[in-house]
Amino acid sequence: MVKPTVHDIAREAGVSLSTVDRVLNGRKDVRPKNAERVKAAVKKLGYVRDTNAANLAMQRRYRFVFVLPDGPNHFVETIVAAVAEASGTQIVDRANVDVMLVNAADPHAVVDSLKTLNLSELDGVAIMVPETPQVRDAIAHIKSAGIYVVALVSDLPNSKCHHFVGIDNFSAGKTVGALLGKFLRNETGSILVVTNSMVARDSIERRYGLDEVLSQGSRHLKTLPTIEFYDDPDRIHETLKHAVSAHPDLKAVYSMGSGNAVMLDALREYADLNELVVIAHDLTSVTRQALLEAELDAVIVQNVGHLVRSALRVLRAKCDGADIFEAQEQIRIEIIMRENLY
Amino acid sequence: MVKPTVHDIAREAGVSLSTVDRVLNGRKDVRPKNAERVKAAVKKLGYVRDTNAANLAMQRRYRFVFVLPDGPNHFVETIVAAVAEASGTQIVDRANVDVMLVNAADPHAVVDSLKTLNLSELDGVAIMVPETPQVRDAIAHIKSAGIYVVALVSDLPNSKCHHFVGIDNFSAGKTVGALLGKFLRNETGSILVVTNSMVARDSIERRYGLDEVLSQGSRHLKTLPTIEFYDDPDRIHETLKHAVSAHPDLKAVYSMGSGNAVMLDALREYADLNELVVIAHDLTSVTRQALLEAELDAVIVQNVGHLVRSALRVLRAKCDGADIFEAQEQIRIEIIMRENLY
DNA sequence: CGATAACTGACATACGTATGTCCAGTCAAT
DNA sequence: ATTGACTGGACATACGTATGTCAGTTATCG
Repeated sequence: MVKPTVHDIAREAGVSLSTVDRVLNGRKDVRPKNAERVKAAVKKLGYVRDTNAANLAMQRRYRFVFVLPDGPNHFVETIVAAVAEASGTQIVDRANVDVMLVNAADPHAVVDSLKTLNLSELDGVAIMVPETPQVRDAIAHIKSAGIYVVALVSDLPNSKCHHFVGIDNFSAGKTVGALLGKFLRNETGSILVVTNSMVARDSIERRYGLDEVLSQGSRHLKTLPTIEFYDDPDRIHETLKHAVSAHPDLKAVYSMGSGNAVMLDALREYADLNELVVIAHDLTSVTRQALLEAELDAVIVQNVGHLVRSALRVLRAKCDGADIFEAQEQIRIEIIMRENLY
Repeated sequence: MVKPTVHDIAREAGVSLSTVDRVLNGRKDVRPKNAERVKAAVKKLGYVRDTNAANLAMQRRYRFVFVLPDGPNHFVETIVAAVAEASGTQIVDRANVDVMLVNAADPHAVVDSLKTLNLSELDGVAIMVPETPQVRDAIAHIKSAGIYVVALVSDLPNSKCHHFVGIDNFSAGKTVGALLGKFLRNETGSILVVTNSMVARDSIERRYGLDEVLSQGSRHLKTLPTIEFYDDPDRIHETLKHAVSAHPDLKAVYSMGSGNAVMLDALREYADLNELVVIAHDLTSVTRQALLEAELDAVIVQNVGHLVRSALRVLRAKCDGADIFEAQEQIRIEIIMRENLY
C-alpha cells in the first residue's frame, strides 16, 4: 500500500543499497545480472523515486531561463509579469527563473544573446523567438549541453525542442473563422486580416485556419489579403484608411498579431467600430480595455499564467526524468468577450 | 540568497532549535518573550517552512474526498474521470483521493452519506451538492473537526466553505447572452431556456446573467420563461414539442444544465437544428459529439481537469497553512466551438 | 596461480524538518 | 530553603534519497 523505498528494492533484489543506487543513478561498477535484478524489483514493486527527498538530499536547484522577444510588445509584457508572479509560489520551488530579452527581429542578435547563456549553470530554457537556421543551430548547441529546451508560444518544428508550450495556431485561426461565420451568419461582405508580419509562424498558421473555415462554411464572406504592419504606426494608419475606403462592404477585421493599440486608433478614425466585428489576439491592457468598451467583439487568448507555469512544470519534469501530465499542459484556445473577461 | 532554515532562525533569535520548533508548531512551554524573538527572526530572515522536508519527516499523507452527485450525469462522470486521471500524477503526491457519490436530490441522503465520512482520517473534502440547511449543518460539523472544505462547481455561500472552486455562473450566463446577441445580431425572435431544475444555484445565476445582458443589449431577442426537465425524458420531449410549435419565431435554445442528450434528441425531432442556435454547458461525450456534428453552436465549459487539480491544490495549501496562488486557481469560463474543441 | 580489475556491501553523513527524551536552570510559592 | 511548575537547551532519531569511503569479494587475464 505504501510507496516502496530504495530499501525495499534492495531487499527484493537481494542486493545492497549501494548497488540499487548505482543502478538507479546510472553509475558503473555493477554486474549486468544485478542490474537486471534491481530493475525487475523496481518494476515489480512499482518503485518511483521520491523526487522531494532526492532534491532535499542533493540540495537541488533548478535553473531556468525564459528567452523572450524584446521591444514594445504588450503580450510579452504579460508573460514577463506572469513569470514574476509565478516566482515566490510553489511553482518555482527550488528553482531560479530568469528572463532574458532578445532582439527577436535579428537572428544574429538572438544567437549572440543565446551564446551569453552560461550553459554549465543552466537546466532548462523556454524560448520564444522566430525560428531561423541560426536559431535552430544555437538551440542544437544548447541541447547538446544537456539542457532542456521548450518552445514557447510559437513552435520551432525544425529545432526538435523537448516540448512545445502554446496553442495550436491553425485551430486558433479556424476558431476565429467560425466565430466570424456565426457573428455574420446572414451577412455578405469582406473581412480584413492584419498582422505585424507574416514571417512569424503564428500568423501564417492562423491565416490558414481562418481561410479553411471561411472558404468552406461561409461563402458569403470574403477574406482580403493579409496586410502587414511591420511595427510602423504610419503604415498602419495609411493602409487601414485605404482598406476601409476601398471596401465599403467591410464587415470585420481580424488582427492576428500585435500592434492592436495603433490599429484600434486607426479604425476609430476611419471606420465605425460599433458596426464592424473586430477580433484580436492575446489579452493585454489594450485588448482588455477595448473589450470593455465593446470595440473588440472577442479576443483569442492563451492564458499566459498557464503558459508560464506549464513551461516550468515541463522543464522540471524533463529534469527529473518524470513524464508529463499532458492534460494539464494543454494550453487552451480561449474565446474571451467582455462578459467572461478575467 | 539561500533559503534560511530553522537553524538560522535559532541562531538569529538566540534560542535553541527546540524553542524554534515549539514556536513554529504552536506548542506550549515557551515564554512570550522568546516566542516574540523567534517570530521576529522568522520575519527578518524571511523564513518559510520547507513543506517537502516537513512532509518527509512526518511521513505526511493527505487524505481527500470528492463528494459528487450520483446518477446518470455525464458531467459528473467527467469529473470522476479527471480525479482518476489526476491520481498517479504529481498532483496527488502524498495524497489519497477518494470519490464518494451521493444522492444529491435528497438532502437527507446527502447528510447520511456525509456522516459516513471518517473525520478522524480525513484532511479535506471537495463537495458538489445543492446547499440545503441540512447540508450546511453537516458541513459545519465537518469543519468543526478541523477538516478543510471546498465547494466544487456550485458555491455553498451559507456554508462558509474555505474556498470555492468553480466558475462564476452569473458571468457564464452573461457570456451566453452576449454570444446569442452576437450570433443573432440582426435578427428578431425568441430564445428558449431550459434546465433540469431551477433549485440548483448554477441555473438560477446563469439565467440572471443571461437576462441581464439580453435585456440591455439585445432588445430584439425575447427570452422565454425557463423550462425545467426534472430528469424526465417524456417531459423533455413534450415540453420541447410544445415550445417549438408555440413559438414559430424561435431562434435559439440555451440549455443551462444537464440532460443534453435527450434535449438534442427532441430538438432533432421537432425543430431544425441547423437553423437554430443552440448553446449548452459542459463538455461531455454528448456535447462533444453535438459540437462535431454542428448541432451545438457553442458549449460553455469549465475545464474539469483544472477543476479537480485546483480543488486538490487548494485543499493541500489549506492543510499546509500556505497561501493560495489565486491566478492559478481561477477557473475560466471557456467558450468551446467545434474549432477549438479539445 | 597470482595479480589485477571489476564489482559489492556495510556504514557514515547529509539535506530540512518533526518530535521525543532528558537534564538544567528560573522563579514563585510554600 | 525546598518543592514543583514552568521554560529552555542539548541531543538523538527519523523520513527517503544521494554520495562517499573502505574493506571485502568475485571475475578475468596473463
